[in-house]
This record gives sequence, C-alpha cells and structure tokens, in this order.
Amino acid sequence: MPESLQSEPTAEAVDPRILRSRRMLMEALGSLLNRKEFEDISVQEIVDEATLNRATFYLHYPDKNALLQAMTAARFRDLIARRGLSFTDCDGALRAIALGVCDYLAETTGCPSQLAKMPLEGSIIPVVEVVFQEGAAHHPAPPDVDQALLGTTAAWAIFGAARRWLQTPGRVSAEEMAAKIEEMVKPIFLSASH
Amino acid sequence: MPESLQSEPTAEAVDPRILRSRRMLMEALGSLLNRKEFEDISVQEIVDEATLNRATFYLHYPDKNALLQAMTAARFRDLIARRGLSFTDCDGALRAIALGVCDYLAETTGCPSQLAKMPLEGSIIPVVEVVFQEGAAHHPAPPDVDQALLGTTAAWAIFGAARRWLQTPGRVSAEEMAAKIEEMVKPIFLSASH
DNA sequence: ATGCTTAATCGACACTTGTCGATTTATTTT
DNA sequence: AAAATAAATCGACAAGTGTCGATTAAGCAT
Repeated sequence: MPESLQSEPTAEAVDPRILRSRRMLMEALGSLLNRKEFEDISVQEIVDEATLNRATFYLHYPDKNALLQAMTAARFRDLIARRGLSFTDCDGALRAIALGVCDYLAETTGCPSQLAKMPLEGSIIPVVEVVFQEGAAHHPAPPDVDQALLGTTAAWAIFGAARRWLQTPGRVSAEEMAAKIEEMVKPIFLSASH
Repeated sequence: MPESLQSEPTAEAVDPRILRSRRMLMEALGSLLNRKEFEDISVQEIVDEATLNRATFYLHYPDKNALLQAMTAARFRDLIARRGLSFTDCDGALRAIALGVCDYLAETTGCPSQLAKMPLEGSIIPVVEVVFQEGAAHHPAPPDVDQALLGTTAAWAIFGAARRWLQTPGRVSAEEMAAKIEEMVKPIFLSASH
C-alpha cells in the first residue's frame, strides 16, 4: 500500500486514478482549511469539495487526520525540493533546513487555523529525517556512530524549537530563529566524535 | 478549567467529586489498554469500566485523546516524582531524565498496544520541559540565552531519540540508550555559551 | 478492439460522537 | 441544619464515522 504521491520518480507505474483522487482530496482539504478549522471539517465536506464519493476517501486514507498528514508531508517535501535542500552541499544546510521548517509552519498557520497541533509532527519530522539520511550518505564515513539516530534526534529538536518559536507572541524573524536553531542543533552531530 | 490532578499541593481546594471522576476515568482507560488498542476503545466503554455516565466524561475531557494525554502526563509525572528527579542536583540529571523517558515508553508500550503514537508527545514532552524549567531556576544565572527554548529543544530531542530507540528491533538497554541521549543532548545546553 | 484488472460510485448499515435540557445527588457555605 | 452551589446522571438528539456488497467505469494488457 503506497502511502504518498510524488516520491520515487522512476518507481513502478501507479494508476493515474489513484494520483488524481489523492491530489484532489489534498487540494480540497487545503482549500477548506482557508475557510474553517480542521476539527470542523467533515469527510463529507472534503469529498464534496473534491467531487468524489465518500467511500473513495476511505479507499485512500483511514481518516481525515491521515489525509492532513499526507498533505502536510507533500507540501513540506515540495518546499524543501523547491529550495533545493539536499544535505550534499553540507554547510549552511542545517540552517536552511531549520529555516524551511520555520517558514513552513509560519506559512500554513498564518491561515485562520492554528495548525501547530499534533498531526504535523508525524509529517514534517520524517521529511527532515530523510534529508539528514541523504546527507549522511554523502558524508565522509560513519565510524561506529548511529547516523540515523543523530538525524532523528536533530529532526525532533528542530521541530520542537520551531514549534515553540511559532507560538511565541513577539517572535523574532524566521531567519534569526533558524540561526539559533542551528547553533543548538549542530553540536548534536559533533557529539558523536567526542 | 483545571487540566490535571495531583499537582499544586497547596492549591485551592478542588471538589473531591472531580478528582474521583478523573481518577476513575484514567484507571478505566488504563485497564482497557491492557486488553485492546486505544483506537478500538469507545468513550462508552471507558465510562462503563469507570461506572460513570458518558456525559460526565465530556464534563472533564473534550475527547478520549485528551484523557489519554492527561493519563500519560500523570503517569509520567508520577514516575519522575518517584525517582526524585528534579534538576537541582544538576549533574547526571540529564541522563536520569532520558532514562525516565525510555523506561516509561518501554513500560507502557510493553502492553498489547504500541502506544508510540502521537498523543504521547503532547503529554511527555511538556513534563520534561517543566523539569528543565525548574532546573534552570536553580541554575547560576541566565545571561541572555533563552533557557525555555533550550529546555523545549532538549525535551523534543530526548523524546524523539527515545521514541526511535523504542521502535528499534534489536534495541540496546535503556541505560545504554540514556547515556547516548545524554551525550547528544548535553551540548544543546552548552551551545548558549558559544 | 477485447477482455482483465482494479479504482470509483452508490446506498445502506450499525455505531460513535458531542451536545442539550432537565433532574438528582453530593459538597460547601452560611 | 438548611440553603446555595456545583457535579453527576439520564434520555434523547442530529451529525458524523467507518464499513459493506453490489454496480459502474476507467486503465492496462494481449
């Protein structure tokens, strides 16, 4: 069971109807979120907006939280891709990632909804982890340290910090915050080499 | 609207019926979680187990997720309190916190349910933050660094690392993991002093 | 073009959710 | 002890949820 669109560029062909349905559901939810709170949106409303049947929804997602999560992951992946953030150009990349998370959060919560809730962790953090994963592959050589663990820990730290920043009343600029996050998180990766 | 029991030792008196209802609801949920998945438990089942009316449930929690969160926070707070973990005895405390999180996760997910899901972030992380907060108060002096931000970032990092450890197949001991976490997270606090 | 496979649709189902007003019961105040 | 306050109960409600079997229609293979 494939779980997200627009990954795996050369993967095996996927039925275009599946892509279409998922895309329309995401667009429908995105559109509705401009008008009302996530909690106040029913599956029926989503499929109406998407001009799909309600049963089709459940063919793709177990519930509306899963759709929100998939949509968030897709959008954030998109933002990362647009900025060309791979960890291959290694320095400054950490700050760029942090800035991406801050920007994304600020952007999607500038809407009427205060989306700084839970379902986002499950979608943004894994994307950040993947970026670190790719970066680790391009890195010199992992002696004995668990690169994946470092990536996970850093991803959570970044998200937690960005989330706190977002819900701070008189917050500083995203760029400033990204610099702070970089300072805090960078040593995590250095901790491996004592 | 008070949100949790067993805090504020000398606070204004709370109606004993409120404490009783919330305690019974938490115990009921805890008991049911030994038998079935959280998703498969309805509010009706919870109040049946607690011998309370369903309307009473909604008098205290907006939904069952809120109850799970409150229960988790209470249990984790309890574990922290039992171990006497305040950050006042500053060194080694970070590892002790990490160990507490690992132990708690391993303990509550040893049950049939794989509770390493989302609602836990919302309950464990804040508790860890509070511990850091108290520790910061007993600390020398915050020059210009945002102690709260450091605490939040560290709390998320700890939880993320512990969570990953938990769902690792051939995982190392909790003590070993706590040591690793300490190593990774400690520099976060030192990052402030360049 | 024809059939095979699988996604999308439809209507219906039992169940859960969250809320309400009205009543009863427990606790605190005076 | 009696009155005032607030929590717990009850029944009922409209709405939403997740699932099902049966049908239609779109995409893919040969």
